[in-house]
Amino acid sequence: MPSSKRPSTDDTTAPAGESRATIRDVAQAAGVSIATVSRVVNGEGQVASATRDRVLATIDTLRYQPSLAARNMGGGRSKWVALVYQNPGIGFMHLVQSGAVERCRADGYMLSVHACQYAGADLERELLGIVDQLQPSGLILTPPMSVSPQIVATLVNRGVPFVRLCPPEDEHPSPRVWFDDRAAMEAMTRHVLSLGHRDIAFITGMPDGTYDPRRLGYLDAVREARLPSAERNIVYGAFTFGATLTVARQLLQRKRRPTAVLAGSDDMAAAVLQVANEMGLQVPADLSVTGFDDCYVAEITSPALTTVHAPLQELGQAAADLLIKGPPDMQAGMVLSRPWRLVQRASVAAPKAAS
Amino acid sequence: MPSSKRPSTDDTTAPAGESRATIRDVAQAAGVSIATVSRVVNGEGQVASATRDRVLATIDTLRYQPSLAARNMGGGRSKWVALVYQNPGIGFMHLVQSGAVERCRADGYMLSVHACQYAGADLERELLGIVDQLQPSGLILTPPMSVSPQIVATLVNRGVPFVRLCPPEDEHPSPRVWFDDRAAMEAMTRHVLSLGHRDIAFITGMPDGTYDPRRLGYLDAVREARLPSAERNIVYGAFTFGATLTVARQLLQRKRRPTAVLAGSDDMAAAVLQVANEMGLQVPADLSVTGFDDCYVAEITSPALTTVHAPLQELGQAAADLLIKGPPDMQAGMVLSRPWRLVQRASVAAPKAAS
DNA sequence: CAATTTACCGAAAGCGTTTACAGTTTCTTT
DNA sequence: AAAGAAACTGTAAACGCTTTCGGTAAATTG
Repeated sequence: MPSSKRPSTDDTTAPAGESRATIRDVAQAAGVSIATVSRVVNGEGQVASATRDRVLATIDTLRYQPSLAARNMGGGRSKWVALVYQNPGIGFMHLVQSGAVERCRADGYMLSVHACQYAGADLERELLGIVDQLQPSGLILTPPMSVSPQIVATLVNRGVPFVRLCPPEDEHPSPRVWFDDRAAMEAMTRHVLSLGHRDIAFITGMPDGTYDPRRLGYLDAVREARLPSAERNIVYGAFTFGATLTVARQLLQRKRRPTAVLAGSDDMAAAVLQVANEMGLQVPADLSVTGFDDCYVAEITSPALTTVHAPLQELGQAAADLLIKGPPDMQAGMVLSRPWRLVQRASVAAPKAAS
Repeated sequence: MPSSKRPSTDDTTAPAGESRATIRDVAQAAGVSIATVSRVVNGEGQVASATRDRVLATIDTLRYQPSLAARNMGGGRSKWVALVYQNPGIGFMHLVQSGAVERCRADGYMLSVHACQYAGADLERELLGIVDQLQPSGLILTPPMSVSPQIVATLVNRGVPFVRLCPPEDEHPSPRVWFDDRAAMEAMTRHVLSLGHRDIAFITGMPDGTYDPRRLGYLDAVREARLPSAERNIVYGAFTFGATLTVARQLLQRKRRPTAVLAGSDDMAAAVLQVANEMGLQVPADLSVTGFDDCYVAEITSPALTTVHAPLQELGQAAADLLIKGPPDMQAGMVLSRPWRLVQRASVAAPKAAS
């Protein structure tokens, strides 16, 4: 056998399962050209069914798997979806991530996750670095990255497809997936009201003044019920367990302690539970507590949290789906919403002495 | 302007920040060859400092980022580390993952995470699929994937570098990172003993009979203390919150209820706490509970868990480090251990009536 | 100052795919 | 039965990098 230009195909005596089979190996073994193999693999172009079967069989015996790297070179975007995040709750992120990987798997895409560290202009630079290196099919932006108009602008400018997860309802027409957390929070508040609570506090992670749909939902319900001092019962912290510990302590030590606390996330609710426990308060007998998101945390607290089930996994899936399918007009304001629902566990009950 | 073979470099009038700069763009702009640019980027080979500076400056102005895909084609393994897992605790996984990404970032590597689904032979096939497609620098195997001898054998056979996280101390000489959980569990048990507890139960996720260092550590301490019925106080469940709920209920309803429960993981401990809460038991007054791992779960329970701080983040880092640095003899039994420590929170106290 | 080493740099050959293009059959159509 | 269309398949050129090899200029040596 004359040594051709392709030494890799010469090893017809390759020790079983030694090195990767390439498209050339398959082509040679099946007696076709690499173009045909490529067509079979990608299911594009016309291939006679006999040929197709033969190639398929060869692929199977050789255990051929096309190289992602090589595949991604041909100009276009690669079969990657990048999930970028900064400091979201772990439970939150986990759900989004698992939804996204699931969707990616289905189409042979890969999901690469990026914990971004910088802020401001450096963040944008970091994102562009990811984009340029990876050339992904698109980016999934989770809060708080999904809210930044600068980032959106930069990405649009660069022509990078992206999907924002639960962004504020703003002006910019870019694809986003979300759920109606304002309505959810309103429903939760109503639920607690219906049990007889009148002293209901709301702890949010958003700073005062910023757009905060959950706070709005809370206010919607509370105002309709004509409760006084609705505003005074709002406590501002951050979306973390630690920060909430502090504000929860202050809240529960007020002379007139609320009978129910609605938290902006499950992590925050867990902090409220811990403080209540510290203070010897029984939940839900002495205090009702609700969470938001229904992540892992909501199940493992004592007692388990009544919370809003946010369709995070579905949103992760939907976001990846948009990126993979590459809808007609990606840059336009494609919006996708998924339903939430209330899930009742053990952290809520009627107040001891209904006023 | 004559159309050369490289249309991409022709657009000297490129609308600002439009398309990616390639190595050729940099080479042209800096007046050097692409080989030199490559050398500068990779810090290898000899480059005159003047040239280096010029190239670096050009890279900066052009915002050049080498394409990962192209980079990974040159024969060798790609700058990816793959983290594979099956169904570990979320908190556990999160720590490992964040340690690994951190280490990867430092060297410009990327981390791709893979939630494997299959079992048995299909799992191996799935892993090989990942390997062949991605050609990663290596795999990080977390439990329970890190325990399978088959998987190890397959990977070794294929010559794929991998690091196992917390595998059992078995025969096979492959690189692994771990911490001494047996000693940690022993220390925790001693701690609880020292508080006066004599009725100490241990809940493990491992089935009876399998190698379980934590159980061994528990037994070490308990036997030394000459407590009777040590074996009878071991409860076998699974490493999940849900499964533990069931066994914890049984355990806490025994006529002679233990005064302390040592759980094999934080999630399991959270389940014990929830059951205790259901039953109206005060922790730690009526019952002491300990966790293991010190993931975020341990902080957010009520009360927060006294637990073993497992150096998971460091292990993730170390695993990635081994893969990136590619130590001399990767396949040999390189072993790396990191210290654990006890962290005391509020879930443990002396028993009410010390016997 | 000639000879030899060393430092630096460029040309070019891959790496494993996709894809535009062209070539060869086979099938229709008249 | 010839011409044109359609179906199928192969050739070769990218894609953006790394790396080997060889060549030139500068530094070292005797």
